[in-house]
Amino acid sequence: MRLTRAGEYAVRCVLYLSAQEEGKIVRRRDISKTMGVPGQFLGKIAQQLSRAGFLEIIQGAKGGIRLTASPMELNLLDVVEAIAGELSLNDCIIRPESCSRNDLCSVHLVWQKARRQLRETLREATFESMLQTDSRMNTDLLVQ
Amino acid sequence: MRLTRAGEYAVRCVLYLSAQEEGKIVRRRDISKTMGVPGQFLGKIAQQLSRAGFLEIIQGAKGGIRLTASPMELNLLDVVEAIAGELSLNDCIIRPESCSRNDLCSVHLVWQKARRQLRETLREATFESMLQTDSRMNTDLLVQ
DNA sequence: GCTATATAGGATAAATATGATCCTATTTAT
DNA sequence: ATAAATAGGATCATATTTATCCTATATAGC
Repeated sequence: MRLTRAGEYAVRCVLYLSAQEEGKIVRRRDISKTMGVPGQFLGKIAQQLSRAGFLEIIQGAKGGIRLTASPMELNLLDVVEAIAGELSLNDCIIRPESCSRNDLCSVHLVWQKARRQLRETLREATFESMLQTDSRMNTDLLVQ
Repeated sequence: MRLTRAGEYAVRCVLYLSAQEEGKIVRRRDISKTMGVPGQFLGKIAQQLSRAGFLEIIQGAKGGIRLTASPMELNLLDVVEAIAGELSLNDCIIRPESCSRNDLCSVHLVWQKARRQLRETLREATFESMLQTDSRMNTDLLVQ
């Protein structure tokens, strides 16, 4: 029951972009190297984030990736769900047809509560707030 | 980021056992049929729950499975973690060596909070409480 | 227009995890 | 002894995840 590597990579990518000056275009390669994400794989992930509307991909020479969302508003939940789909923890909540015990069983009420809490906690974590609470990363890794 | 089917099966198994009179031995086959869990697979799952100390498996004729833990104390977290291992959501929390950014990055503090909430919510859900809040299941499915 | 620099995106591979079943052995009540 | 159960190793099947390859396409600069 873990975040996939793709999800983790997406978070690293957005974290990097959030640390840049607003609107700056950075090469995929730079993100890849600094954040330890395989280049081509990052390409696929960036496409998903782009479709979700959080960033823009510019082709051609001098091309790269630019964050379009505001780090003040963009949060962990947005980014994770852009990659992994709506979080659910338990099959039956999202896809009731997959478990006939859905309405019968109070177990699922617990999972539903857990899911609500998880999504809320991730939603509260904006990228700006995460950068602020960690100036070390900001300095050492992201703005070099 | 979902509970595996094995985890779901384990919960169904314990739910069934919790609805029986205390100490009653039930055949694996009965649990399997009623709760819709493949028989042999349930065998493997029961072994794990047995190793965790929550139930006892009796071999031989008239053998089967018997809950040894109290439904009042046994909770969702116990059962899920007996199957899936300690829940973590994010690799880096449990295995710091898998991500060098561990201490540097406040992202992981968020995941840590989410993990704590999740485990707490599951821990609060005892099997007794889940049975009580759903008499329908109790009547229709478990005690037949 | 040509060239170098980037990403796009389909196809496919490789690795891992998950779900399930097969088969023989072992245990126990009668 | 026999029938009824589970134990447990081996194996298979499938799905998911994590990449990478390769050709196409877009763009800046000369």
